[in-house]
Amino acid sequence: MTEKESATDFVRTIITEDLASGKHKSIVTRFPPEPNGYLHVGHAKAICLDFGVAAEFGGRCNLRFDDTNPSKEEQHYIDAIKEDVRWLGFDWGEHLYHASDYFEQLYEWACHLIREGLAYVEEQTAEDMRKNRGDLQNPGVNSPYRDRPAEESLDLFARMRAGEFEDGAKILRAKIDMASPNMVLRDPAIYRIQHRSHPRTGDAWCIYPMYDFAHGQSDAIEGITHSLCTMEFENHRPLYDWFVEHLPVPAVPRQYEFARLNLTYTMTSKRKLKMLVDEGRVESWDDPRMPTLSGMRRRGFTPAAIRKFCATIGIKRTEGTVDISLLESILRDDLNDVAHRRMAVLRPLKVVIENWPEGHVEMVEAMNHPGKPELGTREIPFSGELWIERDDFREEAPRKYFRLKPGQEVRFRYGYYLTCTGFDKDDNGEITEVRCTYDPESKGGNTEDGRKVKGTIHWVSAAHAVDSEVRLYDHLFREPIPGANGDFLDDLNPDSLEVVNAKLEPCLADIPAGELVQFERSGYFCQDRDSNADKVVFNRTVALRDSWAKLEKKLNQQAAEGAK
RNA sequence: AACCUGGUGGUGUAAUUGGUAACACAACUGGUUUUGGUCCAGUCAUUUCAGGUUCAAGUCCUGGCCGGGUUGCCA
Repeated sequence: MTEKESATDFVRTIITEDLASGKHKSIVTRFPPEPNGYLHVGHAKAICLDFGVAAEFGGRCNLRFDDTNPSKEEQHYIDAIKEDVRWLGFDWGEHLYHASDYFEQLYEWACHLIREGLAYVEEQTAEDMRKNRGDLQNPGVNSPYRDRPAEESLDLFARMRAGEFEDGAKILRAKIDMASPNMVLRDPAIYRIQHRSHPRTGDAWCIYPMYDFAHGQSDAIEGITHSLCTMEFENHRPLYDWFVEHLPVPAVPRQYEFARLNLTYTMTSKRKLKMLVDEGRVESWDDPRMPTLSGMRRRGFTPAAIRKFCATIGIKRTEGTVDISLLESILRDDLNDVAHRRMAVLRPLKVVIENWPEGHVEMVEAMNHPGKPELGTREIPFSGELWIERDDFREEAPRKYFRLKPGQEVRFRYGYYLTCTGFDKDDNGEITEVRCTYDPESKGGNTEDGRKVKGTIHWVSAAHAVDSEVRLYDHLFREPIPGANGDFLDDLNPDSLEVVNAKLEPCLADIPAGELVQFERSGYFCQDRDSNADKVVFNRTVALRDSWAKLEKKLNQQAAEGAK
């Protein structure tokens, strides 16, 4: 972690004050994922906050799995979450915990509440409970079981634990206030029966505590000072405090809420991301189009870029939507610094040099990073038959088109100046080959007469090219706010993945795993794990800015308007 | 309609706690360039509205307007 973070958001302000007033000598936070899915960018915001403030203030951050619902949680999610947090750059040291570590204590505390007359075993059906809860305008109605003797509830609760009852037959409720304007306080359920084995406790339990009954108490057990969560738990804070107040817990943690992250063209709902995976809309949780940390990792994001992004968007209590271009910009910025430059032709078109000596191959020297000569150079073969991008040749070119067109001279980067002399088409009118002549005096990409050649394009020698499958990704959704006008699935971008057969310069054949490169004039890429002995596969992490595309669009618009 | 909460450019954050509204992204202009990349320069808000306090208000007070959350045996 090299980014310095001198933010002064409300969380850091509170912590500073608590430290200054002596309320706390040191701070302890926690990141509490439920292992029912994979972590995504939204979680990255929370992770950077939880671990970030702990580090900044010399405190500690625990990783605690909120595993209170065995019907949704699985061990492989636990493993993936740990890997993702580590990859993002954070370390919980010895402090790995699970809410399930506290099941026995939680059970004891539930009994305590019953004994104190603050909880009771409910026997109404879920439906009746819902009916009697009232609504936002009307108070609820007390349960007929609300005032049963503590002894009776205690006995029933013990038999719930012993497995005497079916799922849903009975439930333990806190006795608070059925008329509270805060629905969360209308005698909330705190223990339910679930005959299901748990990833960690196996079949030891058939009753499980609800989130509300587990979270604050877990915080207290671990000595958490600042329990940071998202705004949807704001209404739960009074309940969080109620348990802490009425139970003999060892500490008094406080909950603070911040707004979750919304990103344009992105879905940050674990439930909906799971749906995409389950329905096969994407390949997997780590599909490079997914906003999951594993997907972003596979896509080629650097942890540093994600951390920088999280620091930039800050922490607030107001809901907002961050423009995805901010993330992309920070990513490019990070990659621009470190990525070595390479040449790769994504949509190949053959160029034949008519005056090139038959069979001749020449090595040319190319810089690994134009801005950083210290990163060295490499040699690339240049020959009489080359691949260039189809988009770098136009039979009829618009104004300001600096690339190859009949009669125009163009620089082949690090190679020679070539002038287009002609081209061939097939029966469908598609260009099949471009013919050029080269200037032998222009080796390396310049001439002694210093004449101006505006256009520079990249290329790969046909005889030496490495074939590769390259996956070009676009936003997973085509709408800025997926689902804003109905079903979010309708907003999926049908063109979020384009696969092309590309031609790569030779050294890309055995690029070290995990290395990130820039394909010049195109974007940043990394090798995908699908690569094998006979196939090299690359993922496009993010495209370069393309001001020509913008210009051309504008020119086209002007032309269209002029035609009217 | 009840309760809780919030409101600074197109977007996300700042503003020495009452003292020149700053930074980044996006957009638009230019310049440099062997990547139409990078880099550099410039343009783009009288802080939701109306009052009030004050020499001075984004910041304090009153009222309005608008937004988000809440009626799982999910977290």
